[in-house]
Amino acid sequence: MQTAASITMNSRISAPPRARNQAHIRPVTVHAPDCVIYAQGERARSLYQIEYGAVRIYRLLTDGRRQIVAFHLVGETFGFEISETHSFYAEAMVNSGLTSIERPAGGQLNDRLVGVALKAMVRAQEHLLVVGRQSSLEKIAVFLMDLADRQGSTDVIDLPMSRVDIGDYLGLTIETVSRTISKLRDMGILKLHNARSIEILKQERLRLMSN
Amino acid sequence: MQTAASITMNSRISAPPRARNQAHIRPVTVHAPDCVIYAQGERARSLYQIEYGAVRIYRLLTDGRRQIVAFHLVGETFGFEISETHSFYAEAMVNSGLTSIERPAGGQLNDRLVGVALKAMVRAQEHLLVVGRQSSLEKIAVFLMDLADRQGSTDVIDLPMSRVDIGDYLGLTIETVSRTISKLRDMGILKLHNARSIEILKQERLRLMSN
DNA sequence: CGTCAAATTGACAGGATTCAAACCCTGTGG
DNA sequence: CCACAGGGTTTGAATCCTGTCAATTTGACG
Repeated sequence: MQTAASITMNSRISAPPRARNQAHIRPVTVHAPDCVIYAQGERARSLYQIEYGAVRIYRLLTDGRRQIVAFHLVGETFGFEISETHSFYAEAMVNSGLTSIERPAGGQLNDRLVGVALKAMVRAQEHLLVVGRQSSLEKIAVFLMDLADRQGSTDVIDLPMSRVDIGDYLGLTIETVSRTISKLRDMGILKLHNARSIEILKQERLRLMSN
Repeated sequence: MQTAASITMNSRISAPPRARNQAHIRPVTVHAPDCVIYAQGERARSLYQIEYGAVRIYRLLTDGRRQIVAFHLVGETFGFEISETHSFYAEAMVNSGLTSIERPAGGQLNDRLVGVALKAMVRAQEHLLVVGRQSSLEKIAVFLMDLADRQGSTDVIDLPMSRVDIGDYLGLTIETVSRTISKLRDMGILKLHNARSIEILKQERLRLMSN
């Protein structure tokens, strides 16, 4: 979260277009870390595809707490809303380049939109299962396995989010997040290069913990 | 959950049609308690509207746990799926009468469907926030306030679900559910007529706890 | 009245949060 | 090049809460 001033400064800076595997070229907007991409209540204009970087989707509660409902990584699309307005905030977590896909006018849902919506719903459901019960160990294990899968199964995971973000995503405090990761390290399952780069040494054992 | 034998026995017994406020008459199917309405993986044929009774929507996890993702009450519509098949189970919790609304052929979504989907998504999001953090007191408070609102703000709530159901919905054990309700009673906020009928004595204090 | 399932209550242990302190990393300025 | 400051992270100790196991109570029904 950021002040209006810095939002204006960081938000929607146009950048040189970048070629994609699609034939045509699309404009890329650059977002600095913690920069708001869209806010709760804003009109939902389009979908966003992440060219590089990472994004968090969250809601603010009346008491000031924050529930992160999703992280989105390179290549993923987010911003789908059935209603006309966004019910979440979207913020860049690191420097991120986004291309936007215009939302078709009217209530029409094309295949692309339905696909994105479906994926988002399935993710949300999985997330509910993780957050609902499970110990901190299971939560962190699921979280890391999911991230590894989505980053392309290299054993080194690069975390674009802070411990606070992870806590707000899994329903844990930052201390518990940190302690749990340390425990996995002590068990010989993880190796920490630094706080934002984790190597999975025993993928099988981690998978067992995440069920 | 129930055995196949009893499912067959209880399921989809046709009953005399019942007039609704709509001009035309629709057939009502009656479902006994714990009777499966549809199962995970089944083809999604139609939506269901509850004429009387109450329904739970849940998923089964590999380790045997059950996550209830929604309760539906009289007058509500459920069964929406973006995909072709159901990703959840639906079961009646008490004797329930349902009318079904045929799903339009093809991928077309009419206003009715979009409305139901929207409501379901918003509910799921709220649910995530509740399950994510919050103490057992907050969870139970939110749960009861929500139920009171949906039953039409009478101060007496009628619970169609068991303590096990509530636990599986909020991510708590039945003991904690029971203890928490007892604590609210001891605080003078609730009065228990019996396990399935709760009176809210101090609505404001309950609302404060649920934020 | 007896039986059975559901719900309540109690005791206890384990795990998560809270509050606090120490540590690490990175960028800045001398 | 090094010292230093600041934020983010890790670790420690105490407390509180929830889950577990067990016993008891309640309510529905034959």
